[in-house]
Amino acid sequence: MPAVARSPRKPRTPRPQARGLRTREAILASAVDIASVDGLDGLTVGSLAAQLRMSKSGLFAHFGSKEELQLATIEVARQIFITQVTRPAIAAPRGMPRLWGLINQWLILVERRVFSGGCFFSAASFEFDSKRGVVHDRIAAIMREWMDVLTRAVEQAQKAGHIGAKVNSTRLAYEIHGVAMGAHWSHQLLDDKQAYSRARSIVLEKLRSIATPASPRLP
Amino acid sequence: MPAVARSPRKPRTPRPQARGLRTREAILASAVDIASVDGLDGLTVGSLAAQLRMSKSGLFAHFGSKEELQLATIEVARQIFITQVTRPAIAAPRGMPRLWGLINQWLILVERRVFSGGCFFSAASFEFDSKRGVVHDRIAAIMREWMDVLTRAVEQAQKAGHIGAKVNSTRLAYEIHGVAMGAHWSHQLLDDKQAYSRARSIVLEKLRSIATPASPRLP
DNA sequence: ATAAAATACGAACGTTCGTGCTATTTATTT
DNA sequence: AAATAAATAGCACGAACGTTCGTATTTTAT
Repeated sequence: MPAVARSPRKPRTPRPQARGLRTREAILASAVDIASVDGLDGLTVGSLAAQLRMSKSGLFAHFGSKEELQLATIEVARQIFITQVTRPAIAAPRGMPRLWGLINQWLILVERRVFSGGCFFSAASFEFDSKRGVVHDRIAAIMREWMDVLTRAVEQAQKAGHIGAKVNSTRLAYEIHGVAMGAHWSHQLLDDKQAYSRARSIVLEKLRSIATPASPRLP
Repeated sequence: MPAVARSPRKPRTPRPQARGLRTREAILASAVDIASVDGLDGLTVGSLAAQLRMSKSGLFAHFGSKEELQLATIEVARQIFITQVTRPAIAAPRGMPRLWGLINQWLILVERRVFSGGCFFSAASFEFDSKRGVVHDRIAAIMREWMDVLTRAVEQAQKAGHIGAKVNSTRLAYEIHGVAMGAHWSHQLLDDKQAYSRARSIVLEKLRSIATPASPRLP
C-alpha cells in the first residue's frame, strides 16, 4: 500500500448506531436549550454532561471537539426553526399571506418559548457577530438564508399583485425583521409584555399601508 | 448560631488617588472594548491584564470581584453612549430634529466603530437577556432609559406639532429602534455594507410619512 | 456463541478561570 | 527625611475548562 498522506485530524469516526444516535439527539436537545440561555460559548461540556447525568468523556466522544458540538447544536436549532417557522408559513399561499405567516410564525415561536432563552439565533447572532471562524460563518449563512426567504416572500407578493411593484423588497424585509427582533429584545430584556402584540400591530399596519386592493385581507 | 447578619462583603476600600484612577480608567477603556467583542462574560481578568501588561492581582484589586468589573465596564460604556449619542442629539431643537438626531447619532456611533465589537449594549442586551442578577438589571435599566429618551422625543415632537397627536409614541419609538438594531445586526453579522444607509432611508421615510406640514424639513 | 465494533466511563492532562494573601514598590503627608 | 497610605506584583488556591487515553460495557454481525 502506498503511504498516502494522512488526513490531518479526523480523530475518530465510528459509524453511529441506533443507540448512539439517540443519545446524540438527547445531548443536542439539551445543548440547544442551554446555548439559547448561556450562549454557544457559555455552553460547556461539563454542564451539559451534568444535566444529562453522563460523563464528560462519554458525551465528548460524540463530537470530538467543542466546535463540532457547537456546529451540531446550530444545525438542530436550524431544524427547529424550519419546522416551527418556515414550514408552517410556507403552507400559506404565496403572496401577502405567506409574508405575514413568516413573521407571525416567528413571533409565535418566541412567544411559545420553544427555546428557553428566547430565540436561539438572535442570541447566537449577537454573540458571534464580532468573532471569526466556522461557527460565525455558519450562523451568518443561516441568517442570510432567513433574510432571503423573507425577501423572496415580498417579491412573490409583488408578482401576485398584493404589493405594489415599486416597493423595495430588500428594504421591506429588513424593516419587518428589525421590528420583530426589536420586539423580542424588548420582551426578553425589559420584560415588556406587550412587545409581541405591538410588533404585530406595527407590521400589520405597514403591510396594510402597502397592500394593493388585490391583496387578500390580513388578520 | 452566630447572631448578627454580617454585611455581605466589602472587601477593600482604599480611597483612590490620582494614579489609581488613571489606571482604573485605562483598565475600563480596554474592558469596554474587549467586552463589546467577547461579551461581558468573555471578558476575563487574565486577558485584560495581559493586554494592559499588568498583573492579574494588581488589576483585580481595583474592583474586588468580576461582577464589579462588569458593572464598572457598563458604566463607562454608558458614558460613551451618552457622550456620543444622547448629548449631540439633545443639542438639536425639540421635536422632529431631535428625534431624528437620536437615531442618526446612534447610527453614526456604530458606523464609527467606537466600540470595536459594534454596539456594546446590543451585545450586552442579548448576552444577558436570559440571565438574572445585578448585571442584567443594570443593562436593562440603561436600555429602559434609552427607550424613554426615544419615546419622550416622539412626544415632544407631537407637542411641537411636528407629528400628529394620534400617533402612538411608544409604538413609533419601538419601530424606529427595531429598524436601527436590525441594521446593526445585518451590518455586523452579515457584513451588509448598505445596512446603515438602508436604515436611514427606512426611518426617514417613516418620519416623513407622519410629519405634519409644521415639521421642519428632514435631511 | 463469539468476534468485532460502538458506546460509555473514570482518571488524568495542562490551562485558565476568579479570587485570596503577602510583599514590595510608589506616592502622599507630615 | 520619615511615616503612612495606596498601588501593584508575586504566588498560590481550588474549581472548571476542553481534551486524551485506556478500559469496561453494551450492542451488532458473524
